[in-house]
Amino acid sequence: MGEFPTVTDVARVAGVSRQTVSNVMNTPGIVKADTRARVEAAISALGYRPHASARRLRTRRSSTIGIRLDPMIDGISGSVLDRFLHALTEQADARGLRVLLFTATSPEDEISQFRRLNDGADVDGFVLTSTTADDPRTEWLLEQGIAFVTFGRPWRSDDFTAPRHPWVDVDGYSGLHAATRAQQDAGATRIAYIGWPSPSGTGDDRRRGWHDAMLERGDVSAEDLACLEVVTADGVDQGAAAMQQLARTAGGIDAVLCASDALALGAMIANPARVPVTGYDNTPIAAAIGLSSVDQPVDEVAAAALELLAGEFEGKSGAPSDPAPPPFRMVTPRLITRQFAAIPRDSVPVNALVSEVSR
Amino acid sequence: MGEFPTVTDVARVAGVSRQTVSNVMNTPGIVKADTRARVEAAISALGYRPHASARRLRTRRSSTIGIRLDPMIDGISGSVLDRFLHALTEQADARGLRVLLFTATSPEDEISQFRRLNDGADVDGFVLTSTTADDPRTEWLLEQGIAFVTFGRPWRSDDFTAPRHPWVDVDGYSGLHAATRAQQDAGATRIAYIGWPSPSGTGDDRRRGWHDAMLERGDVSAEDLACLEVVTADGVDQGAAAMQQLARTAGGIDAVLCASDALALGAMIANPARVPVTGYDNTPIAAAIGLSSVDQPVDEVAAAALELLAGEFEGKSGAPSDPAPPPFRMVTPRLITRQFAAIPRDSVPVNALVSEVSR
DNA sequence: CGGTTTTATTTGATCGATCAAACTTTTTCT
DNA sequence: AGAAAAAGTTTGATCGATCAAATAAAACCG
Repeated sequence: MGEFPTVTDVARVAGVSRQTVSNVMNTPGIVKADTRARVEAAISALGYRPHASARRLRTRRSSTIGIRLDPMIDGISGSVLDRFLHALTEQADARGLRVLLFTATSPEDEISQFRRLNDGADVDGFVLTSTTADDPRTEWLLEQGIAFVTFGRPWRSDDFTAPRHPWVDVDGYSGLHAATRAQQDAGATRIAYIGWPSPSGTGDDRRRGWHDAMLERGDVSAEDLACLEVVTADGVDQGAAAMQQLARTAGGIDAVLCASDALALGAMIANPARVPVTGYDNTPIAAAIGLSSVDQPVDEVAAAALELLAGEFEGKSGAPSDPAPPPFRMVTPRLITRQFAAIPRDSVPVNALVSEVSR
Repeated sequence: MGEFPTVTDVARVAGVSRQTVSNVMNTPGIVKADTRARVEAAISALGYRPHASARRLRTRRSSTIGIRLDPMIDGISGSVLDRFLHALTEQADARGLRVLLFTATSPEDEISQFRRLNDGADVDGFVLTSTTADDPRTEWLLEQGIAFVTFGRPWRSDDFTAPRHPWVDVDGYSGLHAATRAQQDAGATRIAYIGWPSPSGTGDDRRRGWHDAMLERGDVSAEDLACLEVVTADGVDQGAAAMQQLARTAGGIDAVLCASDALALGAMIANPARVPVTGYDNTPIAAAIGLSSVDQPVDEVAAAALELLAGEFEGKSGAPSDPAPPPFRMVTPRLITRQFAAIPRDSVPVNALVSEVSR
């Protein structure tokens, strides 16, 4: 009575066999209409729910994807991954997939988690974040033939056109290109960039966006351009220090673009001249302070990741000959322009302080 | 060859029976030492991993807990739940548990997700966040006898001493009491409070902490105390508006305490007098701006939640007579004191801007 | 040493669903 | 109408592990 009904119970009530009940749930098309109606009535009458583990045991499918929850980087930029996780969970839900979390302390540890979750049939595939060049994790997953997608392109040039695994990424190049154009269109010519030391896949990509946009316009010479760039580690303090360095060495500056919101926040703090500052990631802090920022559309990324992952599932279960190369998807970010709303010298009407200009 | 080994394979290699292999994994104590060694050798030789779904089917245990990922509230305060999720996943991992995410658009939707995950044997129990008084979710879970813990106490007085379900919460009262004391010890007497409209379980709790600390010290009369309080919805803009209201109506103020970091950030923006502001939740934004804040120790909360949930598993599987009331745990928050580091009028050495004074 | 208890190991059944193949009924076509 | 094809339904086997009960081996004891 208190126990859960099974297919057999439903079959008995509906006056059919187990398999017909199974067919109603999985391949309704091959069941005669009135039989199906009878079975469906029995299902809802009994409140029947299929036992997920039993199904997984038989089908060797879990309808679950695994994702590592990173150990909280700095809390500011880290929120992008949190937003991505939110989006991924929602999109997964819409596709009937579930998201299983795990943690790991190192790439090796993560690989052993991959093995555990895969061998235990806990997950069908993985979503990887924060990939690096020659990532040991992607190598291992490829060897094992385990389905996965990365949020982050493979950072080796030869992988770009014919990647060895599916990936989704945000086009940081065009994000910064657009941000630069926006400032130029507003009349700025001397636009500085605060970025990360090379080699950094994402960092170099963003820097090139700024760099090319500057060269294309030709407002400043190539030598001047070098003076407008500061390289530093990520962080609020570093951003402030970089801004001070720019003030000393670069002379007049019309605008500053940063590789992250953390840097941008720092730059804004050390910014008595109120030069417009643009960050990257559109974190809550940027919205709160009124900082322009390049927004990564995590919903699109999540949707694309799941789509590619679903394609992987097909491929793995299908014929061994798989001539089509893994697909990839480049997502274009959006520039969120806000009024520069630093904390004012004097009290000012609040509505004017924090306002989003375009979206 | 390419297939996964099963217990039967291990048994064959080790020259024992299936069940002995199972015993080595689940109840190693009852297997003779040398037999166990032989089995363990075979396990690692074959790289055997138990099939999680098969085990779950038989044992009716999933070693997985479900938690709803809320649809991203405002991005500032929401990060507390993200931090909690991080902590929960790590602690769960240490206990051999996994965390399964799901989303829901309403309490009813969430209940149907509960049913789906529970009936499908996907999870053993749930962790609930953002509970309210007479929460329909807790009622339903209690009815069904499904194991769960809430992060958030039951907000009804009669539930407090003998709660109907286990819970963990952070003692917002003492958090604000301590924050008030800290300002008083620094010489402040007129300390304002910006909070949320009543009834709000967490909000009222925090407010009382400030209120009592003020009355205990007796620096201001009860009438004056009312003038020092502003009630508003959560948000940066609202915080700024509240601060301006205080400036108009409350006269001189020595310090401001807020029910959230979002309010505190707003208060700081509309704060030309540089009155010390204290927030709640110790979000990244507070750390970045240099805002004092009450920190919720999410690690402790997560550990306690899992401990109580484990106790629930015991209870459910054991005898039907369960006279002990569900346990609960109140966690004390920490006050993080920072130098007030608003964006300065003029450029100032950066290191002096963002510094954490105590921890 | 024989009998009893304790300890160690094995066998058969089972969890709940789906697959593969057999079987029955209906439809199609000459 | 009768044979062949298609559609609908049922039966037996299976996924991989654990439980319950049966058996075998070892330890205890007067």
